[in-house]
Amino acid sequence: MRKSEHGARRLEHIETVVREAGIKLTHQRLEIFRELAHTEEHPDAETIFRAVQRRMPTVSLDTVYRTLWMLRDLGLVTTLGLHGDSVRFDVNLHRHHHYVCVRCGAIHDFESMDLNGLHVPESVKELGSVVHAQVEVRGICARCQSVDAPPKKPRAKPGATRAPRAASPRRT
Amino acid sequence: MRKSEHGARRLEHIETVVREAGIKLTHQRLEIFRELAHTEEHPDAETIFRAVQRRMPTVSLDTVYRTLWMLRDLGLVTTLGLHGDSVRFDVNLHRHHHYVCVRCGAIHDFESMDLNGLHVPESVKELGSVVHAQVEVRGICARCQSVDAPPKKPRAKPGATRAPRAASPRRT
DNA sequence: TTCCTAGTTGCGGATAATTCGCAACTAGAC
DNA sequence: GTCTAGTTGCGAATTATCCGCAACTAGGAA
Repeated sequence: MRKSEHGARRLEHIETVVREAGIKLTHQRLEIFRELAHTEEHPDAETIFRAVQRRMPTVSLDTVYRTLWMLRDLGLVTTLGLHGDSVRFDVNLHRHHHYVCVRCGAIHDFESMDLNGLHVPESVKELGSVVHAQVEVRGICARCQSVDAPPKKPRAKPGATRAPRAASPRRT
Repeated sequence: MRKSEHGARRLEHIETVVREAGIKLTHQRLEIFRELAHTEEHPDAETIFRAVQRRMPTVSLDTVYRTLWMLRDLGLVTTLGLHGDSVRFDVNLHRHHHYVCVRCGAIHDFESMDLNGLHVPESVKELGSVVHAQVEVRGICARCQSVDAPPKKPRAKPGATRAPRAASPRRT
């Protein structure tokens, strides 16, 4: 019962934060929250959509997307991997690590003896074989900190719940 | 001159491996290799395509993709992030790390005091602010090791240069 | 409770990245 | 030079995600 308790707490937290951001708690959002709060997976929008659809046959996939981006903007969920429009390739065969700018998507390699020596815990071996381990550091790159314009592909990804007149929690 | 030397060596390496795999060295492939060998970035297919197109106006984007997947299958390039069709969401707000199965794309969280304490080198600060650092471990998950079938989306991504009768380096 | 409106929703049609089927080529073995 | 398995470019799918819009609803005001 630990799991569902945990889920309940998580759900409560999501609702609180969303409410405090001045965003309306609609049925569909509530259902999506519930689904999210109870998963231990890393679902994609489609998966959540299908799950929610079982209880609420009329939701639209679009709403699921919108809700997820909103939650991401509030810091309640993260997106895995790079915020990806297209696949990026890496030709660097040397052991290295990545710095990813969460705003513009730029990726820089860096090396570090310390990090190369990092010790993957035994427990991971139960999950599967370990081929490769690397560190991913996220932040806002120097360039984005100076200029205030994402240099690449402004495809509604970073920021923006896509709400021209919507939500706007006026995040200070 | 260090850089281009490095590129030259890299190019040579790619050509050698590809040749030894019994794959034909066509003009377009050679150009793509050259482009890749000399980049210090993490380009996407489109970017490489445009670069190659300058020297060889007739290449097709499709060929670029095919070549890249081929190189990935040979281990000469890696794809960044999860091999991503769709965005995956993570509701886990606790500090954690990821185990990613390179075959089926499954992602598992794991925790580790050791890894939480990892020390991001000073040099990274020059790249930008550090918001978050986590470890990504790649391997083949237990499930994929037992059953021999990718449980999810067989969309030509993992493995397969998309070559029904092609290439087949007969990797032993 | 009822009313009112900013914020939302579902829809159907865009976009963009990536893949496919196929007929016309070409590298490289002989 | 010949021959063929392996490749290429093309144009048409696919798929994830987004956008505009008109019909709705949460939640504060009356």
